[in-house]
Amino acid sequence: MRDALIAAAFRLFLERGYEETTVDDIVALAGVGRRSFFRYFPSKEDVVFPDHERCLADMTAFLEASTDEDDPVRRVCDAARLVLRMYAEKPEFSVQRYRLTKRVPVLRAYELSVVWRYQRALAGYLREPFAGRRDAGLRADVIAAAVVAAHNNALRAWLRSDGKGDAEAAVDHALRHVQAAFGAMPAPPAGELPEDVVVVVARRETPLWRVVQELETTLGRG
Amino acid sequence: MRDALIAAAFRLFLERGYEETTVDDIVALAGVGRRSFFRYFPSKEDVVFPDHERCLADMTAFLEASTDEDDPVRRVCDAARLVLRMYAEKPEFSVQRYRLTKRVPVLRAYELSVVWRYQRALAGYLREPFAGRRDAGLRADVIAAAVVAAHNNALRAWLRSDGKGDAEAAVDHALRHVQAAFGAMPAPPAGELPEDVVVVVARRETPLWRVVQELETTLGRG
DNA sequence: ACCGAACATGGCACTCAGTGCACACTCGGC
DNA sequence: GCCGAGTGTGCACTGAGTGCCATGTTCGGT
Repeated sequence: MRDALIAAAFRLFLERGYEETTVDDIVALAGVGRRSFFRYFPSKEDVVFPDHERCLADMTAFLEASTDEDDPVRRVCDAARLVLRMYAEKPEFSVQRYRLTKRVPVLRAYELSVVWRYQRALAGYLREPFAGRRDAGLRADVIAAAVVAAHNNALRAWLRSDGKGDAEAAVDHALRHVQAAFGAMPAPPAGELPEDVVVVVARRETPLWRVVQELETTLGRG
Repeated sequence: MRDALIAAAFRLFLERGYEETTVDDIVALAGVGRRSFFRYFPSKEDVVFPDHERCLADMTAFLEASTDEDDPVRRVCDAARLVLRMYAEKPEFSVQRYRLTKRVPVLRAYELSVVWRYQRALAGYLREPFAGRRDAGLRADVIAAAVVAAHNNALRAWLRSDGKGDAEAAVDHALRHVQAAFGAMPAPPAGELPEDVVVVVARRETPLWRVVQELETTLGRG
């Protein structure tokens, strides 16, 4: 019944547009009562995103089941990959939905609220391992936002290409940026150096790896 | 008239709740016709965010008026400060609205769509100076998301404290994180140093990969 | 086979947001 | 006085979403 409603809704949405399709049209095509529609979907928008609720539950379960020894940023990136997998499971459906949400403001707004819930879940998870560090909440929020933005950037590129490319690879590439920026950035041992600024001087011919090595030891990360 | 409607709406929203207030109630209290409400506000939600449209226009104008020599990340951070200033101009109003949006899902969704437009404006601006670099769109999206997240983190903290603290300082502090992660490093003064030496100056919080990246471009290997 | 409880479905009437349309008022310019 | 533009208002309508109650329908218990 749920699936019948989704199928009928998408046929009409793609055929004549979202705004131009009424709930009565959908239930007429599906051959069910109007009241039953709202029993399965709390609103007309929900029928467009039928599996996000489950995916969100999966993500929170995944985050809660994490072992403490993991790098939390990596963990959060893996959680984002979980969402991508849901999209990649049904490429044609995801592409159709993307075309729909791209041109219907109401659906974009709904998608934003869904994305926001993912982002909140990630930030809430990050807050815990960061607790005690300075600006824990801020770091958690920024990293969660960066992860979501990178994920969405890759996802949208994949959707724009009609689901032809390799979505997993694209998201991996995008998330590597975030991990490089935030992944392993322990605070420098306070007190060892008086300033919060480090100066590196090198000859131009110096191999890059030598410079990096010198930086790492200077910063106490070697 | 616009202001009268806003005042009447907020009185009722705070008194008996957003969902429990109908548009008819608002226009009755304001003493105007129901049709006039929708002439000034396209929807019931819009009356809660009366000045965001203007602020968004201000931001895009600010970004378009930027000189090319500036650090784009800094420019984007300044654009975010513009939004904060709008909130800080009317602290009591902002705090009331915050309390409202915090507990009304419809308003949260609307706020998200507004924030998303800010973020798109920032990302769209960043795409230009990044053009040509590798992953320009990705970097633009991630940085815009990080700036917005940092801004909102500080803004919300200020709103939670009933507008008592120093909002500008909080946002400055939050944005410094983002600038440290993504901002450009100060270029070494050319000409003052011998040709075969390169000098890099960085804050200690700067991620190592940013230092390396800057080195690579300076050394002409990027 | 029978009964009743729980549940899924459908129909109906209602509220309320939002829109299109037509009409009235009010000005400044002629 | 007239007129066109802009602005406010009343009215009727669509469509989403809800509460209530009347139907099946499918169970387990006897």
